Amino acid sequence: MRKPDTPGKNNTNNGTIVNKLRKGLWSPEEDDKLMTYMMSNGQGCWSDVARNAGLQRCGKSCRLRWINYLRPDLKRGAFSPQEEELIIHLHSMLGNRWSQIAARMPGRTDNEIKNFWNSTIKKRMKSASSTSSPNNSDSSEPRDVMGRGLMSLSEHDIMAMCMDSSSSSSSSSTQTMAMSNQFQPLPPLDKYCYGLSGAPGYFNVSTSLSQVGTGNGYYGSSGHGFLGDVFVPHLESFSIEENNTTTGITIGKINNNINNVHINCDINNIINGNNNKVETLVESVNHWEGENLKMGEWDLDDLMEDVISFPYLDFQVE
DNA sequence: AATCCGCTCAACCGCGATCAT
DNA sequence: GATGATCGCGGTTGAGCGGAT
Repeated sequence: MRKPDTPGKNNTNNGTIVNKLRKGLWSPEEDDKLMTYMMSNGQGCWSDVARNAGLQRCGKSCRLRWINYLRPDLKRGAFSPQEEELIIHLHSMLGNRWSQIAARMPGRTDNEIKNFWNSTIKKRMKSASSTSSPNNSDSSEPRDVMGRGLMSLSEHDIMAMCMDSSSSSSSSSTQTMAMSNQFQPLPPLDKYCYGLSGAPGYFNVSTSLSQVGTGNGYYGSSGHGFLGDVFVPHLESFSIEENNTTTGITIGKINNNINNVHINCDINNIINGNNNKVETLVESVNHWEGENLKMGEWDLDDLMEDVISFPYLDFQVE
């Protein structure tokens, strides 16, 4: 938190009066001005909002204040255990893309989630990793996090949570509609195989974000006896590599934000022919490469759309 | 009661993306 | 295509609070 500047104070600079913009904490009066303006005029150009609302703030500051504090659809208060697990789940898929995570948690802001992650969850993970695997180093990259947090939540739980938070955070029908448009339910957990290590039919689809310049971008070696990972550093390529225990598939660079789509399969199951899902998955990926994969044109939404086109990934993504 | 220390969280900063001119 | 304005995002900072000493 920062000390608020003196409200409405005009500073002088070499004799000329400078209408200095305020920084720091917002006063109740400023909140009131911004709230009143937003409710009657709605969102426009933020620098105009700042000016027209009579605020000596930059538009950026107004935007932040509105988004993180004044928005009427915000859900205040502590995160529930369900929300916490949802955050972990989403972070495992999206990495530090807080805005993407927040978009799937109606009533919560990216700042709020980010703070919660950095203060609470990160700390918890750290203490957990110190008592268990040394492989849990902190990372902004998505991974099969923790392989544990979500085990207590069923697919139904997650879906219900999403719907609950969506509806409870809105007081008007208009808002409810807006939120439901914004929010899309999560993919069923079993399709992501969280915590299903060793279960028949295990496979793992993960997206690797923000790995520019991080060496080979490798993460998530499981060491659980069913697979390692094979990883192609920068994709613009497609490959399937196998060794005794592993099949790893990496579909190259999607765009600046998404470098790799990486799919791990239990090669033993494939070899034994007892995992049709994985085989189909691999076929689907091959199909991608031939027909759908247009390098440099994907973004996350496109990627998610393509991921859900997998026969066994039956969910909707915004 | 005073001080220290760790934690939380509101807000700022810097950067990249996007859009208008 | 170049430039500038604006927006949105993620990382970081630091005030304030509460618990420990």
